Amino acid sequence: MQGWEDIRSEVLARIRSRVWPPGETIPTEEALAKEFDCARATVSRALRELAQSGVLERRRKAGTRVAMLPVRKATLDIPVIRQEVNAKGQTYSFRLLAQATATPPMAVAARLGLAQAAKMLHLQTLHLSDGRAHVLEDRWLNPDAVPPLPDFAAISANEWLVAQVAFASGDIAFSAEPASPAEALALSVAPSTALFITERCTWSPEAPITWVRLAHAPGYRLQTVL
Amino acid sequence: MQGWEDIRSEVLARIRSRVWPPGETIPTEEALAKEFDCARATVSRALRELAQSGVLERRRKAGTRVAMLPVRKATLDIPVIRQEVNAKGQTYSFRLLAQATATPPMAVAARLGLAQAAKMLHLQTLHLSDGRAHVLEDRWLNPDAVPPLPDFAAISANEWLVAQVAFASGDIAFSAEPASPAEALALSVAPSTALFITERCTWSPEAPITWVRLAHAPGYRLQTVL
DNA sequence: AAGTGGTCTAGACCACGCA
DNA sequence: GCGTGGTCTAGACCACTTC
Repeated sequence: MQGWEDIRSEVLARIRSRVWPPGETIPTEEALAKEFDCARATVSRALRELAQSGVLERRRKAGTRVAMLPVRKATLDIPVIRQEVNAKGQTYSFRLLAQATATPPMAVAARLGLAQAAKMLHLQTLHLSDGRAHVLEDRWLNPDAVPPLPDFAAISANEWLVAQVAFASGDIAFSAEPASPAEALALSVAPSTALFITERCTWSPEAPITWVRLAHAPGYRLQTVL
Repeated sequence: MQGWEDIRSEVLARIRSRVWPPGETIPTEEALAKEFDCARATVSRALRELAQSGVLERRRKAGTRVAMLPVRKATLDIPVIRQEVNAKGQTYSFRLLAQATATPPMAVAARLGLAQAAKMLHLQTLHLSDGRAHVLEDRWLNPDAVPPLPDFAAISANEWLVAQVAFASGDIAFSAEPASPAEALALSVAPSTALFITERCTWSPEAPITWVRLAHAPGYRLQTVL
């Protein structure tokens, strides 16, 4: 017969063909279950997925409507850098450029919600792909929030943290910025070159863990399917 | 008692606290249902959501494992530009800079899978936020794939298409590029300024619809919560 | 072959939010 | 109040994949 994916497709087809135009209230789960001759839970599953991807808006009592101005939701995969390089069939390596304990810049401390005077571990790591500069990582790490630190010349902070502090919450932002003189030097590009920047904050339930800024070498593209 | 969200939290807590470390196989749905004293479907829902967010890997017969190198999945909202500006409490406006029928550049035709000789509609639109340049939109539109065209000086192509070709599939990519002379002029920035670029292709089931490149004014950040 | 997740069912109760 | 979606249940069968 049909599964919830078929029902999702059928509903989507009716939306695309304007049988159910934007803003319109579609039939209730019960009515659709009757039409498709299946259990309500099956319809529910299909409609839930469509709502999650922004196609439908659902409210109790009000019913289910086709979204007026659909906010497209794109899902991005954010892999560990080593994986990302390997996925392209290239060889990954990295170099620890600097490691020091210091007080972070005001902006970093503020973002993490730490007292500015707090000492943090500052790491700079260059990630290479087939021996060429790929990403420059600038990281501030709260040493109180994580287990005893390893030798960051042997395992990249990027990868170690993922394993240690798995699945913590946080936020992430993407932007474009001109390469600072230091970044230009590390990445072997001209100063002020347009760089793709990933900036990320991570908290454990108890304390801020880390702030990291990744400056990607020119040509980097973050891509996904809608 | 407890719902699937509580079970999700509990499982996540066990993962974070390393009761179930990365790579470990966790108990079966049936076993967990017994432990939590609920139906298997409830456990299933909780584990499905965790798998969807990359925390768990599930395979029939093999069972459910904690992901070794969790690929973080971030969900981005991609609103219509007018909405995006309004959400910041600013006033949206736009200016149609150019409109012409022409043959697209080879790169665009190739990406859309069209013969290079095909004529397409070329639109350049400047989107403004509180009267200041915000995004420069460069769009190629397949006129055969959409209903009769409106006056793009009255409604922006960005918004018209969302309503007309709702929920089509496509892909999207983000990058950083230096402003071309034309872009610099339109956005009132110095040439070679680092710009955040969004590039997007859209297809309907039958035909390619549109290719669009958005060049965002400096300071733009694409942000989300993990 | 057998174990595990994936899905479906028929029914029930609950929570929310319009009227 | 009462209609709608949100969830849970107990059971069943199926699909995949490893053993």
